[in-house]
Amino acid sequence: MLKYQQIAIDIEKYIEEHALQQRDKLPVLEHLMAQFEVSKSTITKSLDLLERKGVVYQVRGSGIFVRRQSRKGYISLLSNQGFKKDLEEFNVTSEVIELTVCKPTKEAAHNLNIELSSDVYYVKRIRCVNGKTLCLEESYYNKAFITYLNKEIASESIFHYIKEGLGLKVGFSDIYLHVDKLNDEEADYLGLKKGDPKLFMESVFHLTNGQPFDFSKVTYNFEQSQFFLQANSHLL
Amino acid sequence: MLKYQQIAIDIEKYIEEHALQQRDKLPVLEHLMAQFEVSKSTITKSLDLLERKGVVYQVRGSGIFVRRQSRKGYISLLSNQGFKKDLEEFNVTSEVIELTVCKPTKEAAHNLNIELSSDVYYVKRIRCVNGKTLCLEESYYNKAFITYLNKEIASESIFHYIKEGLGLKVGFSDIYLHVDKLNDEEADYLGLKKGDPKLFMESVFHLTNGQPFDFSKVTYNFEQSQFFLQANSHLL
DNA sequence: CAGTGGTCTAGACCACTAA
DNA sequence: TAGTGGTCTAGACCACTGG
Repeated sequence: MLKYQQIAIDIEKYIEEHALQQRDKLPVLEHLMAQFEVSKSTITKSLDLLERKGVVYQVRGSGIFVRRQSRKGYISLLSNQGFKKDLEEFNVTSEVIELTVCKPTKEAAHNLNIELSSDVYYVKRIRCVNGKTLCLEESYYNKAFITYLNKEIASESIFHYIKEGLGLKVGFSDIYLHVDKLNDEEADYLGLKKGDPKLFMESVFHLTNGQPFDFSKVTYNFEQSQFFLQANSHLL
Repeated sequence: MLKYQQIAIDIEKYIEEHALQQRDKLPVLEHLMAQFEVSKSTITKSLDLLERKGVVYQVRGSGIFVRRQSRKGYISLLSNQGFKKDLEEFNVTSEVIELTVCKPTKEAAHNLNIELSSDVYYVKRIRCVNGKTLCLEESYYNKAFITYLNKEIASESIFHYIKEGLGLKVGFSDIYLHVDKLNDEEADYLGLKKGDPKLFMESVFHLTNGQPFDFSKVTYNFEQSQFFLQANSHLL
């Protein structure tokens, strides 16, 4: 574990354990340097990381302050690892409807940057939270990277398997979303009515080396899903 | 302008002008250090910034590569400055329905961290793109910070006025969203039907010093709006 | 103007990738 | 194993906030 990551974890834990509230002040940089016995840049890197995570904000000439996001049960749009972590206090389950090795659609091939003749795993799942259907998910995994997959794995966390089981490193993702009306099939799977609202999300996940390995299309049940996001203009 | 910001702009411009594509390789760090005559940390800071913006990705032991987001007409969920910038190739206009000084609702007071007896500017607008209604927006601005506002300003970019006219510095924002059905009033404003889908977004914008100054509730026209987001796990 | 965070440097050393 | 990006340091100097 790198120093600046460990320090970030320690500081976040400190905030948590002392139940610090929005706008509470943290010790000054010099104090933190001494406390963790590291240079200024290392502490700064930890704090920048926490700032991006939405845990603190820094004000030049003033101090470092706590930023606490309040609402529970919201899915983070940035976590980039599926939503299992956001909803960990809830009971998330998956029902695998289909799992096959096949050729990608034109759309999937384009997003995965592969030939139409390549092999992909196609996975169709329904994901539930506390017994209620959260979303319908169709995913295409590049078989060159995701060399093996089965129903048992897919009924748990595929991302956990990719990272721990296959030892792959997940890097960045592109996410596109819009709102539309459910068609017959989607409504049926989600237990809603045709024409009801849906949030439709397309994601392309890449490994750290830039190779796309997963193209997913997810239809969310509007009654069960809510999302949050923390943005910070000066970090972009 | 800070060195690392200027360098980031220069590199992004270089990518743009040379029409570099996804996965194209940029010069190595040492080369960039020499070219811009700065230290390694400064170049690194520029590249980290571009990585967060989704412009490049860095692979240890391999190189720095271009990441180009493709789809046009999508609103960035991270830009945090209204969507004028994302849609700048389009004609964005605003129609002010209401603009008054009043007391905040309980909800607005809570989100703005002010008393119920404080004054706020309440602004209700319809925003259009190329003549089509994009969204209905209700905003509460803390009058202690946004000391003056009028219909003329509100029919242009309020954020531009806040930054340039009032000289305030916009920091971070919390964004919450979910999907629902339009009610009568919303449908009427957006030119849709009651029961049609909507994306509903609540945002709290803060100044760099952590003070919330704007609480907004926005209802998007599902036929006119689409969004994107670029996430990066190792940056959080 | 004292206190506090931000930028920048030069350089040592580490960790990963690809040939 | 050469090439390349990442971490970390110690310290100088800058820029902003708030009493």
